[in-house]
Amino acid sequence: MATTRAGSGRVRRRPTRSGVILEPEMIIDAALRLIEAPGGNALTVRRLGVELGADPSAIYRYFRDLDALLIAIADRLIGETLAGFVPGPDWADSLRDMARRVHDSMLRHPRLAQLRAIRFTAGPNELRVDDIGIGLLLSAGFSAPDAVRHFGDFIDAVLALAAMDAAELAPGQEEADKRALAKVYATFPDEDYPHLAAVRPHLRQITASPFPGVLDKLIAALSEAVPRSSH
Amino acid sequence: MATTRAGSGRVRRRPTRSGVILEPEMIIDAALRLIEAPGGNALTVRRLGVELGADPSAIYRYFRDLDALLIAIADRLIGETLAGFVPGPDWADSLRDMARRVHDSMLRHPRLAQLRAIRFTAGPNELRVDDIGIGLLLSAGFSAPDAVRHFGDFIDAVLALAAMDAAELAPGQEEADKRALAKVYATFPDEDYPHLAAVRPHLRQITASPFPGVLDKLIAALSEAVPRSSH
DNA sequence: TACGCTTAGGTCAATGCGTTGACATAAGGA
DNA sequence: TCCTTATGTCAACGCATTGACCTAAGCGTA
Repeated sequence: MATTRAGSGRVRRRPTRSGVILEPEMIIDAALRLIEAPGGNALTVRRLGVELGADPSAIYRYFRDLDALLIAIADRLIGETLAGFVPGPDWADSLRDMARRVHDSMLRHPRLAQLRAIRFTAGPNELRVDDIGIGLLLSAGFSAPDAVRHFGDFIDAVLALAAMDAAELAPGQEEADKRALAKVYATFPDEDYPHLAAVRPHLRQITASPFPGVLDKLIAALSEAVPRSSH
Repeated sequence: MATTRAGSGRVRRRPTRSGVILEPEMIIDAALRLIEAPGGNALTVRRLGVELGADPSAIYRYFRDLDALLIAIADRLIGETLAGFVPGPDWADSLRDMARRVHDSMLRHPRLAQLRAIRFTAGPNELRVDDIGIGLLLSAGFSAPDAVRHFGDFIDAVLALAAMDAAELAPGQEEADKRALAKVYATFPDEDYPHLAAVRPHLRQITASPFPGVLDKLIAALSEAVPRSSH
């Protein structure tokens, strides 16, 4: 794995002060246990050390830094996301379905979402997503280069918006922000913002997630862009 | 300002150990100086304390935390972004132009980009952007609720993708990631990923920014969604 | 079996980080 | 003059990360 420091022939294991023999999989398991513990976001390197019965710094023998560990966890979760997904006969519906699964899985683990949007995990499951998506666009009638380009745009937008939605869930400050926003939208002076004033009663809906609307727009644009000869 | 801890009637100023009288604007100035210093991302609360000639914790009398300070800085930069922008006769072109300005300004300050995508700054310039954008969609012929909804989708997608692009600039690990990606795309087994194999020669272009492509798709979708009676 | 070498990997101590609670003190109103 | 309190300062917390150290695991050789 690219996320471990040493090569694949790891042999020279030494027991921890408390007698445990560390393994990368053990660390991921323990980290997931902490992440999913009640009270949320209980994962810190130091706590992970306690959970494993090892010095916190031992973790750095297996993962370059905390990000690398989180990416390894994300890689495992991508697989779970894809389990049970079978593309249907309609490419647009299937693409939409896959996007929703990715979005939902990221919202289940907000802390990982940020990383997954930004860093390439280089895991086999990441490739599976790309393979399915590009296959769908090819079946729609796009040429090879267009399928690659359009799917790249599509999946990046999905990941970026999912990360955005996930970030809103994280620290608990969401409510304060939403109230501040509602207040500003209720009190701005009409003369400074004439267009906003014209739509004032509709502004409260702006707090809704942009994900469904953007997904619709992207798929609509892709449907329009399908080469005529394939209709 | 919502970002300061005390009310607007701040009066009881006390000189710092080194004789300086702190002001919110001073702190923002000093922070920008550090952010834009060579070597990048030199902003830390402790260094800011040194720069100001004050104890680092004094900053927390003016901003709830580092995020709040960064948001205040972002608010100032939004204004600079908008300076010189005048909507043209074509709503779609104007929207595209505004989106590009926002995107570019975020890339100039990657550290701020993340926050700006996620947190509402509640500043007057944020409202200016919304006012202009919704005005453009109204002029295109959208109803009030549709203009609000569509613009919300649009601006959130722009911010999310800009944050994504900005994140790629930040830590310097971009190159390693890109090479890892290129390698994976060059070496995956054909039989496991048949669709990817079919487009293999085109995969290298997937490292390009998704922003222009998504922007095109969003504007295309909006153009299609304009009510017929307005054509 | 025994010896010695290399080195993976566990541990320790220290760095700088954001943040907070306790404390001190001066500004300014009464 | 006194009292309230805004705000600067200090010490401390837990955080991620790193470099130095140490020790035993596993190898080659005899």
